[in-house]
Amino acid sequence: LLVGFFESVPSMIDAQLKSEIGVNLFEYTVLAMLSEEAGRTLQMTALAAASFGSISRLSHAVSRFEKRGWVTKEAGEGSRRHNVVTLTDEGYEALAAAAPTHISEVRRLIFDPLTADEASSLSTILHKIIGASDPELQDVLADKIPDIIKRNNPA
Amino acid sequence: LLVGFFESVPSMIDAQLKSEIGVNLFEYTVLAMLSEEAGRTLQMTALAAASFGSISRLSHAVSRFEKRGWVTKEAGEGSRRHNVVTLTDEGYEALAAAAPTHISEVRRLIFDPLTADEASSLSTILHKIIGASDPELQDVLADKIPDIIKRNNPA
DNA sequence: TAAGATTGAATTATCAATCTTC
DNA sequence: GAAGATTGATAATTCAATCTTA
Repeated sequence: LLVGFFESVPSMIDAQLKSEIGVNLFEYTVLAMLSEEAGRTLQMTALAAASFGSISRLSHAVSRFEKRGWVTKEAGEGSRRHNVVTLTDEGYEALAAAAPTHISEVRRLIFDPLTADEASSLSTILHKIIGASDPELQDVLADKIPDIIKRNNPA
Repeated sequence: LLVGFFESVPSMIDAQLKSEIGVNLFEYTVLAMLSEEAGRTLQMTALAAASFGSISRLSHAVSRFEKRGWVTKEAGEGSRRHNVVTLTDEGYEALAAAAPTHISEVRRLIFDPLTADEASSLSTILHKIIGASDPELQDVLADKIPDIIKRNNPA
């Protein structure tokens, strides 16, 4: 049952995003996290953490996005080893075009079958699980999490 | 947050299984579903549904397992187009060796951070979500689901 | 023709090694 | 040396095309 939630539901979300703008859920999340930052810019490590992926995975994904013209990559201010990624206007538009369908798909697959109480309970539960599995991440994302819950949760 | 649950938690489970017996969660599930059948045998389509994966994904995975000697594949009784997969003793032993660590890892990552009420609520919620996303699957798995819940849920 | 299943090519992910900068 | 990040090789997944049998 857990397996179903880990394998089946994400693959349906992946398929929807792929047909919409040709990205999977991880790549969509990368774009979404960038779009919420001031200047649409984030350091590689911070972006990897925000997207719940490894740095290597992110690095490959960013390379692909660069080829599409959806992001740019530069040396960060002050220190040349902290590379920062910036979402371009094209990248933002691609994200904006896909977002409504994606959000309604997530709602349909995950939240529609639940009562309001269950939806709110699910948010609490996932919050606890993620927080426990990576306490540092929880601190880093402390500001973002309420927004993410609100965005994904109709309750 | 949902993203974290879809990307981060499964990847930790994958990593644990990979270091233990060199399989990912999908492959582990395939072995586990076979092990629960009478005769340790299941048809390809049924096995794919039980493991929440595509038939193509399963077919590739089964080929890899055949090379390791963990499963065998034969034409089904009566109809030559319904191939059936059988778990070998070696495959069963590999699964049995990895199961305790895997189960405790799942418990640690997912259920330990929760109260008993939350754990039981999570089972109910996931059941609803999976059932809604694939009603046919729900019927097929109706017998298995209570066992799966019991096995993964300390509550 | 359609259901059940396989295959090969292209894409993506993972792992280990490397590179650069502090 | 260690943090931040990239690269290339290996492995797995997806997608589309194909094959076989009812």
